[in-house]
Amino acid sequence: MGRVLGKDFFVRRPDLVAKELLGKVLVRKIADDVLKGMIVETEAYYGPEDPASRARRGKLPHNRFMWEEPGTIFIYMVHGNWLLNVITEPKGVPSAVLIRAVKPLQGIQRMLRNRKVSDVRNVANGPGKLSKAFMITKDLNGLKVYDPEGPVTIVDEGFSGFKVGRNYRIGVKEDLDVPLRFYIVDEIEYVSKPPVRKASKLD
DNA sequence: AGGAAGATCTACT
DNA sequence: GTAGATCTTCCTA
Repeated sequence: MGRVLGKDFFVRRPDLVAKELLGKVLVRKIADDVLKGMIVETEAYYGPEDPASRARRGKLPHNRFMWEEPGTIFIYMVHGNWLLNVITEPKGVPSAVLIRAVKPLQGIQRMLRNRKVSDVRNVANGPGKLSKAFMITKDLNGLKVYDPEGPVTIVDEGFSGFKVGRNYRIGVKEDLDVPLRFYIVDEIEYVSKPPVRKASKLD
C-alpha cells in the first residue's frame, strides 16, 4: 500500500522536497480512523535569509523545530489557522516545506464533517483548511513523519507523471526572487486559490 | 497591552 | 470579484 517516506527524503533543499512532495499521500491516523489525501500544493521556506520564513528572526521557543532534524513536523498559527510544515535539510539548518493543499482520497466524510462543508474540492484546498479537515494542531509539533507508527506520515503510492506548476508564494509580505510555490496543474480544482494579484505576467 | 501574522469566511457590489 | 471581520498565538514595547 505504498512506502512511508524515510528521513533521507527530507535531507535536501526545501525547494526540491516541496516539488517532490507533490503526488505523495498525506496519511493521518486518528484512533481507528485513517484520513488520506494526495498533496497537490506546497511551498518552500528557507532560514534567516528568507524574509518570509518563520526562522527570520532566529531561533525562538516557538520556531525551534525549524532547526530540528529533517522529517520533523512543525506547526504554527496564523490568523487563527494551524499550518502544517515538514522540516528539510540536515539538523541545524533551518528550512521547511509548507503543505498547502491535498486532494482527499480516504475518510472524506470525516473531513467534510470536520470542516462543515459539503464540497470535497473545498475541504483541504488551503493550509488552514487542510489542518482542520485532518485534525492537525500544535499537539503534533516535533513528531516525525518518517515514523511509520506516528499519527502523520507521508506515503509514496506511485502517483507520477503530472504537470507541475510553479510561482511565487502566497500571502507573504516580502518574497524571494525565486518562485517557491509548487502545485499539480491537473488537480487545480483542489489547489488553493491565490488572492487576486495585481497586474503581473507571472502564473 | 497592542498588533502582526505563510488565512478564511461572509456579505456585499 | 471585492472588502471587511475574525480566527489564535507569539513578538515587541
